Amino acid sequence: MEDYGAAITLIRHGCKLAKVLESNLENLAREPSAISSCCDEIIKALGDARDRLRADHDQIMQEMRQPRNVVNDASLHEWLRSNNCYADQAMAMTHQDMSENKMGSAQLLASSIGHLAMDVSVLGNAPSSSSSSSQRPRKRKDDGETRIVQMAAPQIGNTEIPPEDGYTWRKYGQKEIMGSKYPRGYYRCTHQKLYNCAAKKQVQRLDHDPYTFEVMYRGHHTCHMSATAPSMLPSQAVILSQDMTQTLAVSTITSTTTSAEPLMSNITTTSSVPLRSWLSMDFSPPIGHGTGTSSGAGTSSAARYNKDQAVHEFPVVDLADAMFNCGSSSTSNSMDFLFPNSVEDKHDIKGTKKNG
DNA sequence: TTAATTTGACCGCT
DNA sequence: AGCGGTCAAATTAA
Repeated sequence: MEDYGAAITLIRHGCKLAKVLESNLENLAREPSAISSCCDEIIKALGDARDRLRADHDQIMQEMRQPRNVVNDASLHEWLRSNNCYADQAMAMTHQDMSENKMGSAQLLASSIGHLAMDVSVLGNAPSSSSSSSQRPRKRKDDGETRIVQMAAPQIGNTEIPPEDGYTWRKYGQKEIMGSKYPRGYYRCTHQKLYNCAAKKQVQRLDHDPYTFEVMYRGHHTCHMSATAPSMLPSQAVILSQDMTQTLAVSTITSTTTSAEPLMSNITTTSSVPLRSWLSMDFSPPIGHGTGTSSGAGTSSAARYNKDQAVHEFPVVDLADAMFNCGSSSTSNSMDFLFPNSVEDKHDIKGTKKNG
């Protein structure tokens, strides 16, 4: 842990630089080289911080692998619940998941509040036994955990398409569903082949509310491990239920989080300003509770630092990682995090162009 | 030319 | 048997 202090110093330095850059962005509009070199400085500082933290992180992970660290910490869950720390992610990770992955409390916490780590634990979805048919073996069942969210249809542009959720999806099917007015669309991660990413989603409009999409996420994104993988979180989401296939395992958590839960009870249109929170917070506690899970979710990413005393190591790792791993082939990169306006601009462009 | 979407058919599961 | 998830050829878009 001796590197931790140095890492913090480096991160503070990086944030300071970012702040300066942020405040001078308009002045430097015609000097991309200046911006570029400033970015290099920021990246270097945070990269060094990341390296130091990873060294500590590895050491901690060794300790985490002790059985006693398997999550069974009611206070942690209570904290997660009360701080809206991406409950969908945190809570979707079941006790079973965590024990199987030897995930400790602190790591769970890190994963839940890491706005980039949508699926921190890469759960090995054991492939189901393939059909004996010599034709196309089709996987069914054992899709791993599922999460259902409701997302508001885009308010501008094409409202017929499902809302942007920060990931890039490729549609592979559509089907009329019995008893439903609207067809169900089947999507898989664009990076499925490139990164063997197993994430999928099904999108369907609600019969009684065509302006709301019900989105079922299946599997985990593994593509975020790549430097070109997307990083944003689902936005405008209302958690209906999580881990439907492992309800029992997660029931202790969801009982406090999923039913009419105020923390996620509003469909919000909050813009994504994650780093703005960092930059303006100076590692001091943020104000109030966020209620939205927008792309990048500023309020929630702020909340992640609300308990810095308890979880200080891993959020910082996430932060540093965020700066380097959040590059996206389609939606955002680290500079987008630095300059949220550009993120919004991009989203507007993409949202009106295509979605999914 | 490449990538994404559409759509009919196939096939697992209940 | 039939619903729902997936495949893959055909089509469309960039």
